Amino acid sequence: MTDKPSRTERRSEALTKEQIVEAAVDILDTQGEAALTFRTLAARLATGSGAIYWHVSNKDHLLAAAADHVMARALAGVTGDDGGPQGAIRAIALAVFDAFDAHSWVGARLSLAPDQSAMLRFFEAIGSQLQRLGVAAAARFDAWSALVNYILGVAAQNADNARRHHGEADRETLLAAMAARWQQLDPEGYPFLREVAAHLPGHDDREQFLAGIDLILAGITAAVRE
Amino acid sequence: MTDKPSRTERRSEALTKEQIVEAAVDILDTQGEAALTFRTLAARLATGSGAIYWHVSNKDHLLAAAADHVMARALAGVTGDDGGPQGAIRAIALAVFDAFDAHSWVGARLSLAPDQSAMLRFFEAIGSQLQRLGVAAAARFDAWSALVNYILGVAAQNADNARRHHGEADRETLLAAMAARWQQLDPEGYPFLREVAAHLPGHDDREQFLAGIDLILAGITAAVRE
DNA sequence: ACCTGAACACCGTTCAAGT
DNA sequence: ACCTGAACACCGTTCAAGT
Repeated sequence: MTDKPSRTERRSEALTKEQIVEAAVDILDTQGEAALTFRTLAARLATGSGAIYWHVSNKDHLLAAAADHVMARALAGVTGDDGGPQGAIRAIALAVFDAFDAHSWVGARLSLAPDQSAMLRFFEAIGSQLQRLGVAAAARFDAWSALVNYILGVAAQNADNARRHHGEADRETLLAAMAARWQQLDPEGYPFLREVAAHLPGHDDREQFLAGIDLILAGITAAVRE
Repeated sequence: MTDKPSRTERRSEALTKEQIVEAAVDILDTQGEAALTFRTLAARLATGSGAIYWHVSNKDHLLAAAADHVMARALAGVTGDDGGPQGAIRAIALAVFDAFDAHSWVGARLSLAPDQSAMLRFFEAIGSQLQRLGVAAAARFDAWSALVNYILGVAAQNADNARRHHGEADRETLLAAMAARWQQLDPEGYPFLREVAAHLPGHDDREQFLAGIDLILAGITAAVRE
């Protein structure tokens, strides 16, 4: 503990799973999913590629642990509930959205049915706000499922989209090009898309994500009032 | 066209992109995503692995084309609209859910911003029902986005979940195990999950997906009535 | 207990050469 | 125009051997 790493480049402390996961998150964030290999990770940690297998059973588990790590950090940053249960749900939803957006590889790696502790805390956080909101016990399971699935599914979708088009001109240029294509569709077959195309440029994905949350909340509270 | 493939095992007709895509879909469905390689695909098509690159630029495009193929087939199977606009939206949503469930690799491969024709038809189908429903033009973009994103995101999530636990005992056993774990959580930290755990076994993912659709629709129509 | 790194059994993709 | 299949530059994972 007190000896400095003097003799060679060999670590004096044993490798830990946390060190491995943090290094993996950093590579994923800065260089993308394709750049994370056991060889680059081992080089970064100054060890052999096989050493990583002592702490992590395989690449899938490594990615799951990395995703849980990011999710935990995101939830830790959610501020106190000033806006009542609905405000709290919005704050949690946005924290997940922003975390998936900043770490575009996370969405594809979080399992819905995990023992990962961050996911359990997320599940509980949404559910407890529904209790505060006064949702009847019989309706709570479906309301909770809709919110949790919407948040994870749509945030993942959004991040995946950003990842796919990364480095392909900027967002506004892509939206403008998409709008132009939609406006050239057959007027018989695609009246709606031709109309909605005009709203594509300049829209805010984050606000639209939140608008969906609000629609679900409106559906939930409409039932509460009856 | 009329000559039978007589002389050798060499194809007499040229390979087409559609043949390649259909073979890929079949391998993905029956053997899983890991089994689809250019080598197995070439062997199945009695050609060399490089020949596929003449018709398809790379593996990502092949998977995108395969996903679009499945999506097109799913939408073609949606029955006429007897239940009004809300019934039509439910029917489309279920068709997507069932297609993703039956082809668990599809969800991860469908891009939200595609030129893929099936996706455009899906987008239009949802939007046109919102027009029929009388949603005001100003609210239509967000309502459409919430539905489309919920459907794609949650269906993909559900399929991914099934894929991940494929072959790991049956669904009910897994749900029972998950419920047992949730019931053993700390009562201080996880009151909601301890309560909701009881609903896990025996619940129907497809019905719960639909309940979420209904909550969004309730939110949309609540706004329409104002 | 923990680490090393060569070896194994694969991949996607390219490309000179064929028809 | 379309196909062949060897070759290239990688992977994840294993495991005998080390400390």
